[in-house]
Amino acid sequence: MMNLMHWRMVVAVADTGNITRAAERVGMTQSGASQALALIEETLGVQLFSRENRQTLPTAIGLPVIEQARTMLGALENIRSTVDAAKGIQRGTIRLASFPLVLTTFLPPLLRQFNRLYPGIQVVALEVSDDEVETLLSAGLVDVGVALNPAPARNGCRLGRDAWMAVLPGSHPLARRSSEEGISLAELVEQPFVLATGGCSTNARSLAADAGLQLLDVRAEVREWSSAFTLVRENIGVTLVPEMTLPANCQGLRVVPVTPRIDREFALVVAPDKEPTVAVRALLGMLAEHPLSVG
Amino acid sequence: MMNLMHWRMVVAVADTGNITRAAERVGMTQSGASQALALIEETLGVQLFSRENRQTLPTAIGLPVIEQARTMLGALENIRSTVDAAKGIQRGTIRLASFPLVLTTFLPPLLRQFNRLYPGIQVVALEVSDDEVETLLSAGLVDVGVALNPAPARNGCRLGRDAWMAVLPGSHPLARRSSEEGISLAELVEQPFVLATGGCSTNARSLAADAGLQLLDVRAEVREWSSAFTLVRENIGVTLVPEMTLPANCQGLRVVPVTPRIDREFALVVAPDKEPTVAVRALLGMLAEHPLSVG
DNA sequence: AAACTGCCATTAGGAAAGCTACTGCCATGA
DNA sequence: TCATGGCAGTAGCTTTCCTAATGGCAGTTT
Repeated sequence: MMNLMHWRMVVAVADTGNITRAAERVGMTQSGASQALALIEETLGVQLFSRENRQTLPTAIGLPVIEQARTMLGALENIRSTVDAAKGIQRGTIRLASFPLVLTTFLPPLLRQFNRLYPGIQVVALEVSDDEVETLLSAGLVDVGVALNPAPARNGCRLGRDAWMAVLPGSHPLARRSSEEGISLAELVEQPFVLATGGCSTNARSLAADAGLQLLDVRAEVREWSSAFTLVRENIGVTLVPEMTLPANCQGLRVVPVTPRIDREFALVVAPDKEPTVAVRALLGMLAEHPLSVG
Repeated sequence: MMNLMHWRMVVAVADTGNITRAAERVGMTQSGASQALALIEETLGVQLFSRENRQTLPTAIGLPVIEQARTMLGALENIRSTVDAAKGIQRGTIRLASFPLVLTTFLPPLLRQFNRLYPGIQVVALEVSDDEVETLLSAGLVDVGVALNPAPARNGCRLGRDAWMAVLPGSHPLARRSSEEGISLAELVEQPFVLATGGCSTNARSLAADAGLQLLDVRAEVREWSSAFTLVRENIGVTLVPEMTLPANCQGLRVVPVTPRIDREFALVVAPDKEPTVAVRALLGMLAEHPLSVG
C-alpha cells in the first residue's frame, strides 16, 4: 500500500493485461509481481484484477483504483521533472552591492528569506557608497545592486521607499508645524543646519541644489546620521534625513515631512546590458512575489 | 522515493514546520523522520527543506514538490474511499431466470464479462420456460429475469432483439421470394407447416393467433428448433423460427423474413415492486454501459 | 556564565519487508 | 499426451528502514 513500486506494478498489469510481462516491464520477477499484487489486494481487502485464463483484467473496483494509481505515479513523475528543471538554481553565488542604510534595513529580511528558499545560493553583500553601485554593476564586479530612484524601465525589482524628513529641536519655531502642513525645502535651507550625509552623495546639500537652492547656514557636517540627531537635540540646528535613519527614540526631536514630499525609491537592479543569471532571476522573482512589508 | 510513508513525512513536515512534530504525527521517531527526509532529498539530489534554527521550512524547490506529494497522498486517499464504498458489491449472489435460447446466446458473454468485473458475485442461472420468468420474479425466487417484449417503462435493461424468420425448403415455390419482399404470415399459415416451439409459449401458433390467423396444415410439432430444420430439409413443410435459432449451416434451407417484420425484444428485468440489490444494480449498470454486440 | 531547552543529525543494531530462484498447478492448443 | 503460457506458493536471503541512544547547535533562562 505504501510502496509506490507496487502501484507501478498495478498500473503495469492494467496496461499489459499480463502479470509476467508487467513484471519485466518494471524490472521484477513474475513471482515478485504476483506477490506485490496480492499484497495490495489483501491490504485493500478487494480484488483489483480477475485472473482469467490468458489475461489478468481489472475488476469493476479495480478500474477506478488504477486511475488513482496513475495519478499517483504521474505526480511522482512531475516531482522528478520539476526537480530536474530546478536543479540549475541549486548552487550559485550572487554578488550584491548596496549602501549601508539599505544593507542594514531592507536587505536582512530579504536575504534571510532568500537563503531559506535557496539554501545553496550564496549571497555576498558588498557595502559601498551609493554612487559606486552602478560602476560595480557595469564593470561586472557584482551581479545585482541597490539603486536609488532607478529609471522606471530599468531591469530589476522595487525594494521600497522612504521620504526625506526635517528634524528640528523641540523648541524650534518650525516645530509647531503639523505633519500635514510640512516644511518646505526653501524654509529649511534658511535655518541653522546640521548636514548629515550617511556617506551618500544624495543628501541635504544635493537635494537643495536639485531644487535650485543652497544651505545658507551650515553649522556642522557629519557622516553618521546618529551624530546629526545628537547635534539637533543640542539645538545646533535643524537637519534633513531619510525617514529610515530616524532613531527609535525621538525624544526631544520634532520630525516633520518635507513639502512637497521628496521620496527615495530603492530597487534591486542588474547591469542594463547583461543577462541576469538563474540565481539572480530567482532573487528578483522572489522579491516580486513577496514584496517586503517594510517601506 | 518509492515509499509513500516518506512522502507523508514530507507533507507532515511542510504542515508542521517541525520534523519532530511531523514524526509523531505520522507515528515515527524523530530519527526516522530525519532519515526519511534526508533519503528523499538525497535521492532527488535536491534540498526540499532548509533547517532553520527553530523551524524546518520548504525551499523554493520544495514547494512544488510538496504540492505533488499532496496529490499523491490524495490519490491514495481516493483509493481508500472508493474501495471502502465499493466493498458492498464485492460478494453476493444473483439468481437469474432465463429461457433456454437466451441462456445459451446472449447470456454467456454477458455473464463472462460480469464475472470478470465482479468476481465475488455469483450468478446462479435458472433455465425455465419463458412464461415462468415473471412468476419467479414476483415470487422473489429470482432477482432478475429475461423478459420478452417487456413494457417500455419496466425496470431493467435491454439485452437485444431478433426477428421471426420463415424457413422453407430450397425447392419450395415461396423460396424465390427476396429477403426484401419477405413472406407474410397469412401466406405462411396456408403452407404445410412444421411447428417448432423451443419450449416457448410464444411460437408460430401463438403468433398466428395474435394476428387473427391459424396454422391450417400442421404436419409436425416439435420442441427442438434443430428438429424442425431437419424436417424442413426433408420437405415436410415450412416453419417459422426466431432468427437466433438458425443453425450455422443453412444448406438446403431458404430463410426469408416475415413481412411485416415481427421482432422479439429481450431484456433483463427485475421484479416491478422490489428494490434491486447492489449486485443486481451492478449487473444492470454493466449492461447499460457495455451493450452486447449481439442482436 | 552556566545550565537548560528545543530541534536536528548520526550511529549501531535489529526487525521486517520485499525480492529472487524454484517448484507446482491449471488451462489451452498442437 | 505433451508442450506452452501464465499464475501462485515457498524458502531464503538481501535490503530497507525503523528505533534507541547520543551528540551538537542555537537560543533562552537562571
